[in-house]
Amino acid sequence: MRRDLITDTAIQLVAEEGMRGLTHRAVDRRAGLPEGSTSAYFRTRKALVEGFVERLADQERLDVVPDPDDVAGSIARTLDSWLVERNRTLARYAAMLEATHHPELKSILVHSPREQATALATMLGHEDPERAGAHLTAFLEGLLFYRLVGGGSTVGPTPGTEESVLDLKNAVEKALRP
Amino acid sequence: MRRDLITDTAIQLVAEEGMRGLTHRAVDRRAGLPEGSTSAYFRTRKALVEGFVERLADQERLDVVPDPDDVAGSIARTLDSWLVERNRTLARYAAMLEATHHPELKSILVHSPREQATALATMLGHEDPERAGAHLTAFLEGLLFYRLVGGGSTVGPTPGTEESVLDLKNAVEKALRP
DNA sequence: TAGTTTCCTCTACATCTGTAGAGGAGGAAC
DNA sequence: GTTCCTCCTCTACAGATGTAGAGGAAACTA
Repeated sequence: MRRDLITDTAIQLVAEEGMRGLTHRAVDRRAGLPEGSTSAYFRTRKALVEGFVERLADQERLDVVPDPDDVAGSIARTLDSWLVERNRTLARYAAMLEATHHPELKSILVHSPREQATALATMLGHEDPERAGAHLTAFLEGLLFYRLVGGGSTVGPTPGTEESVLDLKNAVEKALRP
Repeated sequence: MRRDLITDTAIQLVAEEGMRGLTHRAVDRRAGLPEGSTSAYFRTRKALVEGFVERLADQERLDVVPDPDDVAGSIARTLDSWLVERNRTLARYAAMLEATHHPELKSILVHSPREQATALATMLGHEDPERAGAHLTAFLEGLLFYRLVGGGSTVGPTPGTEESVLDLKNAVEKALRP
């Protein structure tokens, strides 16, 4: 479908060149579409941005359900897969930053597994599951950010390798401890 | 000094409108300078970006030296102060994302208190201080990101309040535990 | 078959952006 | 006072960008 091709291309563009690289014509060229196509599907730039953010959210709805026998391991694997899907994750960060000044985007992005984290914290026997869940989420998001764009991006193990998963698992285990 | 006025204005602009809002003329207008001023000081856009990132790094060199008697508390206060200085921190995130596709920026941004974190982890009796330091950094960066642009930005306590510092302290304590 | 609708391509245009350079105001050097 | 230099303002211009609409091909309906 044309529309999806456009939003997917937009995601790539944003990941590789930042929000500044996202223009109607750039998408056309990148996707090999005739000039004007993107502009026809998304008349304004705002629409284009919302389109790509929605696409991003859709693709992520295939949620994370941790295996109860290996919670840390399954979370680690999920995180690692997000590191491997570098572009999608980078685009998501760009979108989150953008949502800072365009609150409409927030409602699209929420995906936040808040209850999931709280439930997990309860299961693990934390005293204040609400807060522990928030801290857990913060830690996981932070781990991802650190490894992808922060200090860890230059030093850490290569995403997709067993070593990377193990390093993540080690960190996640620490975070899960009540 | 003109130059600093320009870079400071650039930081504000980036925080409030994203990298896309950073143009020579926008800075001129925002700073109340005659049109062409920014372009005279920073001939190319690349120079302008590097200029504002350098300014950002300079301002942050006033580093964090945690009080040994209250490590968690002093870290929490520092984090909270970064939440309060919302614009500077947002601009830093924008710069980090930008550094993803403009590696020159990375060398300016490094600020990474890597050895500091490792030293701290050693002091606290972690087995593998190198790794523990990295995880600690990840967690702190994550906490900040989560509270500023992530899920916690809509739910968490208001930055600058005692409640906010306490919440952060609670989280930091958990992270410091060997 | 003819009519209608949908989807797409092309073209247009006002505005913004990056970048460059001409030239003036004012102080410093002589 | 004249010359020189630095700092700044103004203007110019090619190219990019956001947005709109005209019109055609293809698909569907009757």
